[in-house]
Amino acid sequence: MTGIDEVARAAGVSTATVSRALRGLPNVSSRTRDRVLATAQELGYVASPSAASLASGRTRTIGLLTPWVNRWFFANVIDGAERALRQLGYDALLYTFDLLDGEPRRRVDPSVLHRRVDGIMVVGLPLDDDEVASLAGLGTPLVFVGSGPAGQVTVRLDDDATGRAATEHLIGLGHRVVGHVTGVPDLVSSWSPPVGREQGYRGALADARLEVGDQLVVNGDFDVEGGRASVRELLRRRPDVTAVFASSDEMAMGAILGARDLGLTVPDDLSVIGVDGHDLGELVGLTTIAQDTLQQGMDAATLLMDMVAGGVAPSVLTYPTELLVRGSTAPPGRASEPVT
Amino acid sequence: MTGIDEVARAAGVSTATVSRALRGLPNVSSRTRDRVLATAQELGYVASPSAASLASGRTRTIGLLTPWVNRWFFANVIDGAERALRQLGYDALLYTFDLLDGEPRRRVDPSVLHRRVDGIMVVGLPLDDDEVASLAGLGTPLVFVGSGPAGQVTVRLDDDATGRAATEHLIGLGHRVVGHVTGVPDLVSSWSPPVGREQGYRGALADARLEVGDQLVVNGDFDVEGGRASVRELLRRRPDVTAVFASSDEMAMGAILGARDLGLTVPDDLSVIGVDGHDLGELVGLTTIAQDTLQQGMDAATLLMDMVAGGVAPSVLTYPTELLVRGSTAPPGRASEPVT
DNA sequence: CTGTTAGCGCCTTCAT
DNA sequence: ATGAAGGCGCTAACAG
Repeated sequence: MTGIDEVARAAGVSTATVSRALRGLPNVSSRTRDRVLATAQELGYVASPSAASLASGRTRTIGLLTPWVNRWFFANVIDGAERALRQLGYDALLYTFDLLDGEPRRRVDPSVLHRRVDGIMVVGLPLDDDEVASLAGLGTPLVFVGSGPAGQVTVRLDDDATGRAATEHLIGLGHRVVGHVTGVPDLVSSWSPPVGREQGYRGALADARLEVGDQLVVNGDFDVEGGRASVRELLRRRPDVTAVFASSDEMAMGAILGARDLGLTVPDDLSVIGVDGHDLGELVGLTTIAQDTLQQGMDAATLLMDMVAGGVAPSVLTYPTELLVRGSTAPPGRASEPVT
Repeated sequence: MTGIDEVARAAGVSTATVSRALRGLPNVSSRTRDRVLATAQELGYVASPSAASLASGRTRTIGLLTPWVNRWFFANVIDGAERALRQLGYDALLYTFDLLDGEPRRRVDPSVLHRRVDGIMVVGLPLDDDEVASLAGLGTPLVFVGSGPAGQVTVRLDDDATGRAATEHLIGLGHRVVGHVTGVPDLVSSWSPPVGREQGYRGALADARLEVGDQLVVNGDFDVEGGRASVRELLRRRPDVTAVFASSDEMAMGAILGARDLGLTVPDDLSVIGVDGHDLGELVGLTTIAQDTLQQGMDAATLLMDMVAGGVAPSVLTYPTELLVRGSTAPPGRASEPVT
């Protein structure tokens, strides 16, 4: 393999000059630079990343920590992030931490990131205080997407407002008994999106002087099957529920399937609203609170690279959402008509 | 930062021994190993990946090349791959190559992988011969998922059989004019999955002595919107089409949306079948040819790591598929009844 | 603007 | 089973 010294010899300069020329640093005459670039090209020289990292202490790599890549929100944020990173020549290292209901997930071990990345992006992964502290202790710039602990740079929605908006939409339609399908109940972290959305849900109900209770809240594991099962459970507990607010579109679509399983019609028998703006939501006319996940990924990555370069990032970047009314929500129908 | 020499000093051994002990190599007495492990732990020592890579020439990192991470097939394969990799302590570096209709995609530049990864996994990315050659020229083990060029290790479906099965299902139901929604038309590569599936489609039609023609084939860009638009185009060209085979479930679901846009009912006016087994297919009762993408990702990663370790991989691993009949396909209905 | 010279932190022969 | 020592290939001061 051609090394920097061969290029140096061929171009008749020192390795230092080759290094400078190739990285576009100043203090190289343009004639020299051109010659170096040409010979490097000719020899097919490509610098060894390990050697460069070892010598410089920088890796031009960002660590992406996320529970899953095959869920809509996560896949889109990661896609956006990867694009922004690529644009500035950064690589993305992927680390998933399967979040399963019941058993505790694999904990984040900061040592694997140690000296391996210049920055860390945590996407939708609720971490406990120790994990956050250990990541922060790495001394590496850190950005959270989806939600993050207080004091950390975070790109997110206003989850409380999102939960409120969704719930108020249902209340406005006339619903009085509104159920909620939340995401994975994370016992260690108090700042995951579903937590904020549930707060908003409860707040909206309380403001409207409607019933709020644990009985009306079920876990949907943040996926389709979970949402499906949750509606069954919800209606078992409370057959008088006429509307459901799900914390993600995937769960909302699952809820629609679950309603169908029970022979219920959406929205006549049950209104369903989700959060995300999933591409397939229109398939079932899903009413939702839409967000721009791709943009969040790109912005978070850009922020992170700024921080790596020594910039100071705003601590919280809150994204707008938009209520997208389609056909899955409507005023309570015949099924809930008071028996006269 | 603690280096290997500090651990060596603290444990009273040489750095060579520390290195051996920490990596579980033989020729270290268990007493010494324990002591080294303990002191390393105590000092919070973690080896520098760049230094290790530079010295050893191995990175314990795999490059994942894919067009997108936010499409069902790709996200699932990547999720599976990442799990398998992590299990053996490998990291996954993500590289996306946005495949857009019309403009040529960014070409794969092997130099960015140079000395950066121990293995390369190409997921659903059709490459031209030069790209394949340059990747292979890296001397790094290479695995293709979804489809790959002849002579390369590939994990895939039998696309021809898949296209055939889907088309025969429609023919068996009595359809005589069957349209096809294919994926991105890649002009440079002859071996992408949609190509094989289209062949199977044409073969099945030919065998049944039914019309086969370019007029019946439209491109759906492999996404929901593309599928949606394609059905409009297809029916504009041929209003007598009664069934559509789409090369992916996302396009098939788009096709269902497109049919609805035109006021058509599925399956009464138009039967639709896809390929994948998408989680949300049930939402619209999508009939499909299902495949296990997660497993393909895991197996491909495992294969690749075997190859990195010097093993020899079987050249093609063909996965089974399963016809999943739901409600989106049915015998041709009233709309196509011959006018009497 | 360019060259010299130390490292960066670990792995890996080769001895012992 | 362990140690000594020479790289791995590049970057970054420091001179000049």
